[in-house]
This record gives sequence, C-alpha cells and structure tokens, in this order.
Amino acid sequence: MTIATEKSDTPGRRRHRGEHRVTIEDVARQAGVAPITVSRALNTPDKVSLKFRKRIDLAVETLGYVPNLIAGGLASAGIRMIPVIVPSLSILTYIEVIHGIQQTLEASGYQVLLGSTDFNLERETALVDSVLGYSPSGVILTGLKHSDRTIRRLQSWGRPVVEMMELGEGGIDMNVGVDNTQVGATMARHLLERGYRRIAYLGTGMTHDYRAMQRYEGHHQILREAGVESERLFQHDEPSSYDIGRQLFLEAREACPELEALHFANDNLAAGAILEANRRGIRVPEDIAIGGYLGLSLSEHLTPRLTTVAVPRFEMGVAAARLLLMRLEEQASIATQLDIGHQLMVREST
Amino acid sequence: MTIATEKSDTPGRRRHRGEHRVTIEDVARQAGVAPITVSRALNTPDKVSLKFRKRIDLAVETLGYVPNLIAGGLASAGIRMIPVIVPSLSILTYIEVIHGIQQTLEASGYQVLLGSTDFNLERETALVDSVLGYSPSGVILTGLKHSDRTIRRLQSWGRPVVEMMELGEGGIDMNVGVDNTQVGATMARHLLERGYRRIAYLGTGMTHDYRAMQRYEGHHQILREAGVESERLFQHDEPSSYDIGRQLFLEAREACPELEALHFANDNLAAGAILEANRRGIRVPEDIAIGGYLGLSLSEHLTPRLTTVAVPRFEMGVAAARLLLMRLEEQASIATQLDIGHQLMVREST
DNA sequence: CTGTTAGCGCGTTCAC
DNA sequence: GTGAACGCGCTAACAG
Repeated sequence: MTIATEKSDTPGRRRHRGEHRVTIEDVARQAGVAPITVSRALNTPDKVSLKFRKRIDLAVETLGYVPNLIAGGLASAGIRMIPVIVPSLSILTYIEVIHGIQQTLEASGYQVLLGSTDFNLERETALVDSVLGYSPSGVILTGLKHSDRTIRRLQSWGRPVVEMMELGEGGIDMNVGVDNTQVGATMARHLLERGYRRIAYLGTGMTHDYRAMQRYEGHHQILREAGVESERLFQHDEPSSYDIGRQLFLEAREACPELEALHFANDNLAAGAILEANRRGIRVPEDIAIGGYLGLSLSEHLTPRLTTVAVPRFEMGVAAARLLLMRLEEQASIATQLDIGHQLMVREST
Repeated sequence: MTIATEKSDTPGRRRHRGEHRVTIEDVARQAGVAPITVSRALNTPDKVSLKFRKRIDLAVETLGYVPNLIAGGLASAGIRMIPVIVPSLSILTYIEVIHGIQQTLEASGYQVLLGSTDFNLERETALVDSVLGYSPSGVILTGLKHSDRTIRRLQSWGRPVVEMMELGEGGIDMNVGVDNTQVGATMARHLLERGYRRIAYLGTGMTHDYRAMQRYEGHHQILREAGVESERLFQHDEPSSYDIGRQLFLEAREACPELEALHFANDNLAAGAILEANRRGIRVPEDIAIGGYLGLSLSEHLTPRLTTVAVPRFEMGVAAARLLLMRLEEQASIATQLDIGHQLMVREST
C-alpha cells in the first residue's frame, strides 16, 4: 500500500504518486468561499465582488495555486491551445511562419503545440487525429492537400481551421498563403524580360513537396508560352542547402554550358550557387544570371545581391493566427481566404 | 435551447455546443465489453485477449473513435506532452535545438508545446506556471538562471526537468549544454596562437543574454592572461543578423584601424562581415582576420571559409530529449549532466 | 484477463 | 453576486 501521507489529504481520496497539487478547493477553503467562486474570480473577475476577489487572490498567492488546465479543459470542453502542423522543422520557411503564429497566439494566451509530418500524409492524418484529442481551440495546418479522413474530421469538427502556405479553392475552412504557380511564373517572366532565353530551373524535394512542384509548373508554363525551351530541370531529392545549391549550379553548367540564367527554387540554393561562383570567379550575371525565391536576408548581402521573389513568411504566420483568433473571439471573420502576396525584388544577380 | 439531437445521446446528459464526440463508452457498447477494456486494448494491448482486441479495433475503426486525451490526462494525472521553453524563436540556434527535441520526442509519442520568453524571467515564470497546469510529462527549459519561484516549483514537482544550452552546478534536475566561457576562450586562444594581438570582440544582445556575456568573458580572460589589450568590445542591442555584423565590422574598422582580428559572437555576424569585406575588396585574413561561433553551414561556403567554434545544436536537442525519455521510461538516468562539447573549426578566415 | 467502482479537478447549470 | 450538484471522458485501484 503506497497511500500518500499528505497531511491535508481527505481520507479515502485517491492520490497519484504522492503528488499533492493545490486545488481550487484548497484555495476556496482558505478564502472561506465556494470553489466555484474561486473559479469565477480567476476566469471572470467582474462577476465576483471586490471583497471576495481580494481574499481569493491572497489565498491563491499564499498557497501557490496553479489551475489544472486539464481539468478545466475537460469541464469546459476545450483548452487554449492551437496545434500547428508543418511538414518540416528543418526548412526555414516553416520556422518563420511558426514564429509569427507563436508570437501572435501567445500574446492572446494560447499555447502552440508543434507537429511535423515530413511531407507524409499518413503522418499528418495520425497527427491530426491525435491532437484533436486535446480538444484544442483550433488547428493550423500546412497546405490544402490532406487525407479524406483528415478533411472529413476537421470539417465536421466545428472549430476554426486554417490551412496555410498555399492558396486555393475547396479548403476546409480558412486559408492564407501564396499562389505558388504565380510565384514561379513571376520569376520566369522577369528572366525573359531581361532577355535571357536559355533558362533552367533547379530545385529540391519536388517529388514530395507539391508546392515546390507548383512553382516549377508556373515557371515552365511561362517559358512555353514564350516559345523557348522550357524543360530544362535539375533536381535533387535531399533538402535544400547551400551545398546542394552549389552542386546543382555545377551540374547545370556542365550539362548545359550554354545556359544564360538559372531559376533556383529558393534562396538557399541560389546563395550556394552565388557563393560558389564567387569562389570560382564566375561572374554573375554576366556569365550566368541567378534568381531565387523567398527573400532571405542573406540574399541582400551577397555579391551580387540576389534577385528573388520575396514572400512575407513571418507575416503569413501572424495572419494565420489572426484569422483564427478573430473566429475564436467571435468577431466576424471577414476574409476566409487571404492572399499574403509575393514581391519580385530585382537586384543585381539578373 | 440548443440541445444536441444526436440519436444515441443519453437523455439528460449534458452536451457541449451540440458536438457529439464518439466516446470510449460508445466503442465499448459496440464491441460488447466494458469501457475499461477498450482503454486497455488501446493503451496496453498485451493485457487484453486477442479476441476482444479484434472486436474493439473494429469498433474503433467503424465508429471513428479518437481518444479524448484531456480526459485521459485528468484520470491518469498527466499527458504525453513536453513544454519546451526557449528565449526566442527568431534565433536559429534555438530553432535547431527545438528541431532535435521535437523529432526525438515525437518519435516516442510525446508532443512538444512551445513557449518563448524573450529573455524575460518574469515571462518564463508565468509560462512555467501555466504549462505545469497541463500536467506534462516533463519540462525542458533554457539556461540555468530562473526565478526562485520557478526553481522551487520545478524542484518539488517530481517530474523530469532538463535545463539546456548551458552547463553548471546547482541545476534543478538534468542539464545538457556547453561551457560558454570555454567557447569564448577557445576562439581567443586560437587567435592568439595565430599571432594576432590587436583583437576585438563584437556581439549583440549581451545586456539580456547572459550566455553571450559568458562567451565574451571567456574571450576577455584569455586575452588578459596573455597580456594583450582585452577590452576591445563592440556591441549592438538588436538581434544578430548579417546586417548588424556588417555594421559592427565597419564600426570596428573605423574606430580602431589597427585591429588585426575580429572575434564575432556568432557566425551570422561574422558572415555579414565577410560578405561586406568581399564587397569592399578587404582581404580576409590578410587585412583582418575573422572568427565566429556556431558552425552554421553558411560559414563553410563563404570565401574565405569561416573559422568558427562549432556546437552541435540539433544533437543538443536530441540529447535533452533523450535524457528526459530515459527518466520517463524508468531506465536509470546515467548522466544528470551532459557536456555536448564544442569544436574549433580552423578554416581560412583566420 | 475482465469488470466494478470511484473519482481526477474543474466549469456548467440552475437555484437562490 | 454566490453556491450545490453534477458530470466532462477516462483510467487507477481493487476484486473476481
């Protein structure tokens, strides 16, 4: 028998592992009120008289009471928590979006629960199933493609859901993001306008990251419409990095020495290429032009400064969180779909 | 009156907002067993006969049952969740550590709850108070300095706590990190060995980030012991960035043209400096040597490649999570303190 | 291996 | 403005 020996333990009460947490009942006793009054003093202070409020605050302080959020959650069918589900935590883009979300939600008293799927829809399904078990206030997930099960569950769930990063029809609920096809098209158009005709696209992870694929498709379509060779594509499957950018750069130059411009799937790759060009004395854009995507701060500090299509990633996170909060706070949610936009930053590398 | 009209609703039962979640009771009824058997089939399958397990699995599947983790948490006094509390989500270091933690914990079925303090101890205290309300399985926090309240609460809490990033005595429970003073000293020693004597330290956020200050102190002490001018310090209060690195570089050169080597507080700053040097045709290390800290992958791709003190950040996260898991799974926790180490990477910039 | 009973700590509901 | 009773959905403890 390992019954807890806490002095104030009500006899017969089950205690877990000898832990004695201060409960709302302890506070109530100390303050000479009913537990529910303590609850109200904490959650809706204006519904409690100043006299009691003071006594309760004092009791809370002396006892060091911390509300059991789990119990509160069970009773009120929900907790102030928002799961955020992203494909990867090693990709800076998602990190910056998470940062925006986290900062916004935490300021409103919500906690962020992190989940990552590795671009695997089954893992996403399992994750969503699991986190819904917490009865969170809402959910933020990445992209518009999900398993049928996830879509069904979330649609019938009745709480706010934001799908982010990508824009499109038929979303579950709310949607913030960019039009990836347009992003790819924008850079392709710019390259054509600059007079380049022999253009290649170089990227990573396009077999599992369909948003990366969409950007390539935007690029591809613009080139085709312009009547130039549009299928020059170099890709690796590893995650993007400076080193893969370097390799892609070298491979493309070797396979296709006549190339005039390189459209990289992101600034990391493009930076790797420029850094390698610097090292080898290859002139950019005279020998070969380079364009990127994202608008990483690094891109402004390279020589030459990188031309890129910038997307406000932190702000996208803030926007996703705001949409959710608007719903939660019952203000009318004006937009159910929000294009966060993208901007071509013409600099020196093209 | 908005009473739920679900057919199988027990009369008189209170329902929240018309939501009808499938409960363990529904599954039990469908499978013709007691609820506890369903619970066991899900949590400890080997304690349930195959016959029942099959029937239960089927019922779970057809009903689409998803366990209410909140209710389970209340009943069993804890949930599989680990709050991770860091100072900032805009600093890459913490992100990489979080990544390691998240990957490790998620693989063992734990969820990561994210909290950030902005280097503010009061916010940390409030956050810890708040997340303990979830009865999480353990907690990971940053650094060894906390409010008395936080330390007391966590010490008497009885569940595993890991303090990370920093190494030292008097921790709450377990501790993984690096010796920041040694990190600073290592680079300073290297610079001296290379023959540099006029050396400056350039950093950011040292007023609020005491770990940054510790690295400077390590640097300072080595220079003093060597009998060279040790108080050359340039600092900004904004967060580190390539641009601040660039500015610091320019300021130091202007204020002190005789400088031979610059010890930057991190690779971001150092990279900003090298990039600016590239642009201006300043030769590194011939005109001025540059050293960094962190071991960012970018540092290997710069020209010249950056000499830096590398710290395995991702691995530190993995290690923190592992320590926690070992405790949770009742394996003897061998080390209660773990030095994750640091490594001087001598490259071209010094 | 399976079931019964009794809460976990709180907030909702309804009465005062 | 305050309180009593009840139950949120699940699992620990104990018995069979």
